[in-house]
Amino acid sequence: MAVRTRGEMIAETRAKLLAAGRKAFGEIGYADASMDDFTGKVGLTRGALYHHFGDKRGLFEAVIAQIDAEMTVRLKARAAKMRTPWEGFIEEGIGYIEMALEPEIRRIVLRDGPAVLGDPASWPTTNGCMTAMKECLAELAEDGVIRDVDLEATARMLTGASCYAATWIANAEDPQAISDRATAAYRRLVEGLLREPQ
Amino acid sequence: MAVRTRGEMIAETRAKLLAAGRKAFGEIGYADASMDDFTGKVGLTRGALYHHFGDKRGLFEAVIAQIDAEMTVRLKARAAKMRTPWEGFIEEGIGYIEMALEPEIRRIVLRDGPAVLGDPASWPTTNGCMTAMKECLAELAEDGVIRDVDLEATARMLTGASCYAATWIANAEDPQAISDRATAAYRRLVEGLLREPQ
DNA sequence: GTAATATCATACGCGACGTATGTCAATTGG
DNA sequence: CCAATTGACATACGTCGCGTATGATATTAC
Repeated sequence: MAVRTRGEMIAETRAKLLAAGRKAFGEIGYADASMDDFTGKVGLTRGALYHHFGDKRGLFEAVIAQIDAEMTVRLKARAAKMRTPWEGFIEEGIGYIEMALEPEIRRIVLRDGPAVLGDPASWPTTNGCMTAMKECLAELAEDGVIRDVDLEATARMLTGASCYAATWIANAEDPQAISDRATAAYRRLVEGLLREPQ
Repeated sequence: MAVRTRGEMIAETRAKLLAAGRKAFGEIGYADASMDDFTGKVGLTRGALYHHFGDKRGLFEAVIAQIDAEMTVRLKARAAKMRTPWEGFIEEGIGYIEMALEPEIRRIVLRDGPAVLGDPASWPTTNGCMTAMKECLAELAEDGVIRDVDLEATARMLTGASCYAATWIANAEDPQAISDRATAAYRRLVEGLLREPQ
């Protein structure tokens, strides 16, 4: 069996705590997640958690950073597959809406996140998804595809629109049908930004 | 001194609890508000709270309903002052953004509300503000002012956009400047819905 | 006038959090 | 090679907040 160095053991402990917290936060929510409970499930105690993350909120921040990074990667990958920057932009917004359908993302990032950490735009991770959208808009503005708009303001509002659309979908009886409506409406909404109305 | 009937006393107790809860929720947030604390400040105990509202969450719902009703009245009043339905619609959206600048509304309705009660659209109050926006859109659609869009989906997304814009403003160093940018960008965004681009 | 009910207050138990302290292994320095 | 120190956790304890069960008081009903 491999000799495990000290550094590896520590990294493993951190990873275990992160995974356990993420699971608990995603399944029963931040407020109801007991630290004694989910640390115990991976053979640890609150002592390890306080040592590595300071407190419950610190662990939550780390979980959010992890999820946010994953989301950014996925969005970029989706957008890169499209032919034009404009289509890539649309795809990113729709991708955001669809990802928000996943219970873990909805619960942790969209629901509890703002309540526990405050404004998403000022999270330690700087919310990769929102900055990605802003960069996308900047490129479109440079190429003259969209009208002259306030990039940051527009990116923030579109992110908000996506979130609310996602919440709507997630609470619907027929999520797929609502998802179709939401993405279509989103497309219509952002098409209003185009310089040349198609 | 007026003889206070029993019914009046009860109503007064309810109102006291509602006001105390609203104040505490608005100032320190739902999670950190101690029921023993804020009920004591109006000369009552948790016993009264459990009797009238069931539990902490029940009181929170009542507080949200109260604030939401106030917001709806204010928005309607603002919109009614404008000349055209379209201007009224714009005014409602901007009004929503501006109201979200008030700490109490941001904290209770926008931040803790979704975390505690879930999807705003399915709150007991049915979120007066969102339905107001939907009605506004319906009228504009009938008059042919805006393009053919999904009313509900659009209303939800615009509400989300307003919320995120408001959060942005509220966390800025110069809220007034950001407010100007946000409202301008909002105007640009919804102008994309117009049938005739101006 | 008495029974019943509504309106609250009080007492209690439970769970969760945060801190303070302890323990053990690993590293460092001579 | 051995002591001293540091880091990585576990354990114990105090505190606080919630929910429930119980009790007291006043009003209403009959």
